[in-house]
Amino acid sequence: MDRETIDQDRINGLTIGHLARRAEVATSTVRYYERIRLLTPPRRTESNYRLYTGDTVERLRFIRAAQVAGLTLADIRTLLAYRDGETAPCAEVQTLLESRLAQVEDSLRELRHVRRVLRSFLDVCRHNSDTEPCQVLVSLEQPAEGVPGKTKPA
Amino acid sequence: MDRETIDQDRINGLTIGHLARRAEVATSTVRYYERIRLLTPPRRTESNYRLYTGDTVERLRFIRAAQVAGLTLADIRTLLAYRDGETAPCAEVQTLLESRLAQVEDSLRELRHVRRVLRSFLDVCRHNSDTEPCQVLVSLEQPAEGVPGKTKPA
DNA sequence: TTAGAGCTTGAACCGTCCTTCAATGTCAAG
DNA sequence: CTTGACATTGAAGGACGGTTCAAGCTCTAA
Repeated sequence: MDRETIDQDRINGLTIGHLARRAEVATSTVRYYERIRLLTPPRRTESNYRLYTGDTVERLRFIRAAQVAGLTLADIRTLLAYRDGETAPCAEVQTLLESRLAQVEDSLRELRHVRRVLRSFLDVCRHNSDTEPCQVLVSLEQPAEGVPGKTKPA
Repeated sequence: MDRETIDQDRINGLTIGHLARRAEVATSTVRYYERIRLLTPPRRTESNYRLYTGDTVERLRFIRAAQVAGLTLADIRTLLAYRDGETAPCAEVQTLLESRLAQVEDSLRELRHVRRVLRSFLDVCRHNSDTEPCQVLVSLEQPAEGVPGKTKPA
């Protein structure tokens, strides 16, 4: 722990910059989260600076962890509300996670398809002599043939 | 009598609506593509209606096919420029496709990670008794422990 | 002739997650 | 005291790929 950290710990108050560094987010992000009610407005110094406690660092880490899990900020707001409240309705949390998981699986399917298409184009490209016109551009003109699944994904 | 207009419509001219139906896109999309220079402004009827040829149907199919391949409209503009020009630099096309493929593979990795995280949360959820607080919310508070890979993906 | 479908335009809006800007105030160090 | 980093605010911008709206003209069929 460096001196700055110790000092700030003692007073148990973090300015937005210190909070941001500890939680590894931008200060603008912190203000943004406050605006969209992911963070409650903190107390202020006499000079109107926001003053945070270590709890907010936790909260920001929570947010980040949830984002890594593919949850939207709206989802996260819901989870935070559960966390803040007395009740922690596991069933609801589970439902939320399951619906996100389904979305993630959809995205995976879609991306695998895209990868397949790209690879087939690249195959075309690699068999292309330098003299003839690029066959990828040609095959892009002919819907469906030689290209797996041309229909628009969800 | 506007026999001529009818002929144009049938033979070598498509109004935006007909074009859109043939290419299976919205008319608003066609105008949008014109705005962002994916389509060149078509000729007009005397009454200022856009009049397209079948080529534009092809062009729109090209765009759609390329989108399915995961290319952005900016990429596609590049490809279309190649297609329009005399030169069809296969090497450049290949480079573009390869860089997109790399991105797609990154996204796949990221999503697989997200899926893993979500699944582990769901496991926690399923082993959660109804009486104790939802452990997912607890595990989200503790960065890294019990959750595979907490670090932010690229 | 008249209804209704289709066309025109520019501008604003959507969703997601922020970042940037301008104008101004505060704090710590030299 | 001055300098420079850091803080404040509201508003606007950005990326991405469009959609929607309002207000008004044109075309087709009955």
